[in-house]
Amino acid sequence: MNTNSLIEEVIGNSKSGVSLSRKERDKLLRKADIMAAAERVFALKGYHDAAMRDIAREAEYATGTVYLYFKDKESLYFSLLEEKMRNITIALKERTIGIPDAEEKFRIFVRESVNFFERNQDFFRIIFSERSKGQILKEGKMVKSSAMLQHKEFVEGLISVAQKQRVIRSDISPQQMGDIFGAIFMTFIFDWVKNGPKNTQSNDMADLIFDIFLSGAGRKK
Amino acid sequence: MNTNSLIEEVIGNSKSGVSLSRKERDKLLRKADIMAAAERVFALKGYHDAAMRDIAREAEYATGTVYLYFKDKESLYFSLLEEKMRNITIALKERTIGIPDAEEKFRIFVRESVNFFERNQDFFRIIFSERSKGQILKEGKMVKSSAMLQHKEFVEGLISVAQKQRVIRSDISPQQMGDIFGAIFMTFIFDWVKNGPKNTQSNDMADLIFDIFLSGAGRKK
Amino acid sequence: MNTNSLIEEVIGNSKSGVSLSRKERDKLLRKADIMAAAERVFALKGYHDAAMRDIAREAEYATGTVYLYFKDKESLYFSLLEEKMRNITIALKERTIGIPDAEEKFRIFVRESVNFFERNQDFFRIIFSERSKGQILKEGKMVKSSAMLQHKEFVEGLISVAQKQRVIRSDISPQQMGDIFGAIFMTFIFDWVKNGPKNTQSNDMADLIFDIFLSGAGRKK
Amino acid sequence: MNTNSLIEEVIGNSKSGVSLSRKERDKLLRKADIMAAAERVFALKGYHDAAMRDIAREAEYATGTVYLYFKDKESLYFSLLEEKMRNITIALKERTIGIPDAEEKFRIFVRESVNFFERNQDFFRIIFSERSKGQILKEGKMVKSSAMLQHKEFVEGLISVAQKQRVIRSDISPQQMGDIFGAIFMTFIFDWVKNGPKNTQSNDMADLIFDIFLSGAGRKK
DNA sequence: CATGAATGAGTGTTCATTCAT
DNA sequence: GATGAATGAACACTCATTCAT
Repeated sequence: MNTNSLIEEVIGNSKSGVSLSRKERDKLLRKADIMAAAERVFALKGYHDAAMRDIAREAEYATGTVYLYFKDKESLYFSLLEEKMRNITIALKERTIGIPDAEEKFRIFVRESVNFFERNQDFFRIIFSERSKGQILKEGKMVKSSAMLQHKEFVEGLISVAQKQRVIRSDISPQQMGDIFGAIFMTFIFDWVKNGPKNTQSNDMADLIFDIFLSGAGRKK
Repeated sequence: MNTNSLIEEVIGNSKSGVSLSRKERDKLLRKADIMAAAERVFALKGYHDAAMRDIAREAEYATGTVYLYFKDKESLYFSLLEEKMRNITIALKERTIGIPDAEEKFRIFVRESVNFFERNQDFFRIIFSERSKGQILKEGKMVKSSAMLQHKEFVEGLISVAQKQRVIRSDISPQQMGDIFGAIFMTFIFDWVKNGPKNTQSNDMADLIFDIFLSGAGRKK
Repeated sequence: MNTNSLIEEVIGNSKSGVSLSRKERDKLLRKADIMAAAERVFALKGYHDAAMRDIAREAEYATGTVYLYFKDKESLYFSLLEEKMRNITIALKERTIGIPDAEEKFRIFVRESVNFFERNQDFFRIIFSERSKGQILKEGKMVKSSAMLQHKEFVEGLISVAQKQRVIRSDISPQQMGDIFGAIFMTFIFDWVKNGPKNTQSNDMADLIFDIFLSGAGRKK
Repeated sequence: MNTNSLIEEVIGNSKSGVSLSRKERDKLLRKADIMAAAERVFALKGYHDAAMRDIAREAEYATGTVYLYFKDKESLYFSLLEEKMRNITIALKERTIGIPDAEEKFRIFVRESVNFFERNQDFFRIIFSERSKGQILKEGKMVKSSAMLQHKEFVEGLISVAQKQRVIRSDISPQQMGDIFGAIFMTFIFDWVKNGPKNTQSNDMADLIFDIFLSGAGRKK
């Protein structure tokens, strides 16, 4: 299940049995519109050079309208990151739940991650172009993104289990291991975003990332 | 040899036998002053929040003076990156030249890289805080940094040789291998910049980076 | 009789024998609601900082609804002043009618004025906080308030009679005399609004105002 | 001595023996230019409707230039009031110093006040059109104008002495007496600003204000 | 050459007003 | 009639860049 969670709420979530009034539904849809526009504009120009006016225009709304849905620019940006990260984490959890073998679980995790990124290039352009590393923006207002943190925790959990199962070396903390994996992963994604997909399948790329992460660049003897 | 290459030019480069007029020397010195100031200010505030006035003041010049040496803000920023990358590459080449064994050569390369970063934290704060990835800034003006390219080529050369000597696997291009190494390397540096040095020696950190890169995160069997 | 004259109209004015349709009655009631809300909000924030949305919300209507009853913000503000001034003048006339002695009449007038202000602090907070001096707002649209004028005329009438009865000096026009009285009066009211009531009765304050106006600040010999 | 104190500083103050550098002189002159322009624009439009652009244009500067001399709109406005009030108070003190008889002193004070206002109509239009009563603007930043306070103290001092010399009645505090005088005074000034000067001399008007204040509106018996 | 005052385009944000529902 | 989402003009303020001195 990978659909945008806002949209999902809008369509009506059968699990919760809750259905929103037309008004609330419209409001969420409009919010989603604006976030989608913001995603494109931020991806193209970066946070600083993206003017609220640009975003509004891209969303085909007037400037002021954006402020009906987001307190300010920062909050729009932040919501965007939150929303996307939440979706990623939820999707990844769903796909990896119930797999007992740590190595297999991790392999699936990598595949699904690649999968997700395949469909969210703009978002990753944003991630690449800003300083954001789970925390963003002006000193004072800097807030840890809870979705970012949850994603981090999820990955570190996977690694931790893999360490216990002796799949991953234990001389490095799960946190740092997570960062290393993220860095390798991003390298491939970045290459892919820039140069277009190689002629490999996305699963092949995932498996390569997995292999590099686990076995390193050294020649196997 | 780690001295600033601008300064070096100023003092007079015995190899080239060229010596500069006083005027030219002064000009280069002033340029270096400004770049040093810019490095500090960019590191502290990031590209967008660093005002040209701040930089000028930090350099103890008037605002306009900066524009005598750099066309605009972007060009100052770019020159800074260039300059630093040039220094890194030169230093690394000097330290690794003449080592025949690819593995040993690469190990030294990693150690010296860590070394360099230890002494140039400000520069890496800049690298981390901006979108820069060997290419920077506004669409139209985006220029490949030649120093960045040279550094890239140097690293890829090292890798290429290592691949030929069967130290590094060959199923991935030197380019991508270089990126992967860079990503792992940066992960450690980033951690170090943010959380301060661990109680390990910088050579130990270098060796760990080297090990992770070559052998991966997987538990050695 | 101090009731709001709008309400009065609504309830039906027995004198005129006219009774309004339900619709008209409702309309006037709603208008009165909004004006009451506006009075509170303007008093609290001042003209410029009071947003139409604030007023609408205070009145428990939607923003747009306010515009069904008032052309624009200015007109709402203006109507408010008009309405209040009309009430004041009507009340004062009722209280002073039929008193032949000019001095006595004026004394009652002052007492009733103080009385009125005691019950309409919000209104006077508005008067004090804005430029309004019987004329308000943007150049082009500046309109003489007819209620303001009527109040003025009423006061000037009182003064004129007092001048004829040789209670008030005649070397100054009733108009300017009225302004002087108003200024002294407002000084006391302003003090009262800002610092809270002194421990004097409102009639005592009225008598002091009256005394100062008539006899001046000079020590009586 | 009634010249603008900024200008005065610029010309060089013989008393202090201090002379400013050309730069400092220019800076003060420009500041004075902007304040003069602001005075005109504020007088015409009031604080809220006067845009910084308008003021800049009136001063024949670019928008940003104004911000070189004043931190923000509020500060420009405030400086203006301060400056003017300081000048008034200084001038009045100079003119009334050394007069022992309280009544005579007060009479001179009134005359000089009228005099000053004759030459500063714009300033008084500002005073009339804004809420300012010695304190201005947004809650948080509201600052007591020290010049306003000094003027107040000066007037209250005059009154206090007059009370001791039994020229002014003592049943009302000097503070409130000062307000009453101010109100009467302003009434005449306001009339004069609006309707133009009567055919009386300004000294005659001053004497009338003085008389009304001391003897009241009542007919002398 | 060096200066730093001046510029003015550009930004985020607000809010009176409109109008489709 | 009532609504409140949408509008977009307008504002205060910043800052890279220029240029007269």
